[in-house]
Amino acid sequence: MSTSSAEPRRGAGTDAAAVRPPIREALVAAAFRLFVERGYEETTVDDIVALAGVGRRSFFRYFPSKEDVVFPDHERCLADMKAFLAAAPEDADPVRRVCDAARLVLRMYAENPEFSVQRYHLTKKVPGLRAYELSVVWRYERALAEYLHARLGGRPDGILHADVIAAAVVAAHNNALRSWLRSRGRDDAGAAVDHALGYAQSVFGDVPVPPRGAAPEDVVVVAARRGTPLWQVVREIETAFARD
Amino acid sequence: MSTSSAEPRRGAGTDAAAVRPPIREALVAAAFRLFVERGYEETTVDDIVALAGVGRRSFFRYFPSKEDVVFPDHERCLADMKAFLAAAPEDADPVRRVCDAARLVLRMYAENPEFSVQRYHLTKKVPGLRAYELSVVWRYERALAEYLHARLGGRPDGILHADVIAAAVVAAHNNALRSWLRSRGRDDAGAAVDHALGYAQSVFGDVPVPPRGAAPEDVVVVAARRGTPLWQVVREIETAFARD
DNA sequence: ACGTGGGCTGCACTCAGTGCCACGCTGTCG
DNA sequence: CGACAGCGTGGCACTGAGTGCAGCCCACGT
Repeated sequence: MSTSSAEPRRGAGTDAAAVRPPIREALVAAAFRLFVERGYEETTVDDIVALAGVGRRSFFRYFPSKEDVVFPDHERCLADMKAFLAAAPEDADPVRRVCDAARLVLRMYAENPEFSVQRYHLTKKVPGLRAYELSVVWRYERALAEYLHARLGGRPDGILHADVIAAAVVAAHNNALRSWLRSRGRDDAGAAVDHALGYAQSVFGDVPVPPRGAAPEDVVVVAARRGTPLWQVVREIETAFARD
Repeated sequence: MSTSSAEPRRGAGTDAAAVRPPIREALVAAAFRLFVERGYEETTVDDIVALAGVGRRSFFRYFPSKEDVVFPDHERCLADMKAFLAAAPEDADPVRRVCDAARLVLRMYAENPEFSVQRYHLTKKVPGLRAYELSVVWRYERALAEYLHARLGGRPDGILHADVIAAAVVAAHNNALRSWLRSRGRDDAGAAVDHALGYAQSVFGDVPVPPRGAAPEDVVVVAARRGTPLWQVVREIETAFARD
């Protein structure tokens, strides 16, 4: 078939070294049009390549599976995250660092709000895509956990703490991300994720004291009746320790 | 083929109401033998049904996909967990409750140590199985989170906290479970998971004070220099509040 | 003008998963 | 005792994802 001419066979890039082949973008665009129009499982790879005007074999050259076309930029983002963590200064607060690393993911989503929202609704409906997304999220979480292993490995239960912190940070991030996606990209994504990660950081992180002006010798005293729920006590501590 | 007679066609259960069809167990056993011998991807469903001596169509009647045969009892365990959470008394500490719910999963693994260890090595090698396992774990986590939603939904950021706590509990549990699996089932699984969940509980949970004998009017005082890492302060609090 | 190499295509094949129907067994009712 | 209904099973054919292979076209270098 390949009815229309459609994209005259990748023209002459001549000198242009740049430009990743537009064929990849064409596949993503065609796939998404069909997925939202008639559903993921109702769309075959043949449908996609027909609309994109390329051969079936080329699809699998660019995407190892049909699912991968739905998450075209996660590989790059994961690499960015690993690089960001590897570039962390030695004395950085590890929990803050992994929170900042998580923000990279949010930024990727925020770069294409419409695209992200469409994909969100797709993954919500299709179990196979949900599973794929989970494995992607898992790789992010592993990257954070491995970084924390290296920093906390010395402490007793360092690995356990690293795993738990990574999971909590990812959960907090995803909570904010999901609520932003549910708002169809209208809410302030940055504020929501800051709030959520702030919670995770307050639970696990070394509080960033002393603040600039305070004397580090100041002493904070907390008194609590036995029987007070721990979270309530902890909240008091956090307030007392928080920068003014 | 169906060479040998092999299991005389589900005999006469006559009055026996019990006994789930042995055909299911035969499929699981055959599948695992082949998976361990020659690998998951190198084993076809036809190989499995040939070894089990049943028709190919029956495989998919018992397991919706080839991956499901690797996790034959997770559905039941998930149902158990939901029932356990639904049966929680109103005044139970929610964090302790979800920790106890997580222990149900460990118990399931511990029921068949050799089987669990074999499966662990399988899922470690095969990406497809890893993705499947992640989606299973995700459903456990959702069950915990939904329970916590109902209990913490009232508090500010209740949903966020619920998501983070559920993720942390699951991560702590999985950390202990993995280390037990790596020990090939030799370590004390219960102790490891108690320790890991104790950490999660200490971070998020209401400490179970007052203990039986102590007067609830007792007062605990904590003093810390500004600049002390929060986790260190929290550890002191935990120690002070812990039952004697 | 000719050879070469890389990317694209088409083809054929394997295998997972599904719908359909026929068979045999069991228990039941006339 | 024989007909019948229900159900679990097996066999068959089909769709669609994913892969290996061989040919082809086009750009480029010589």
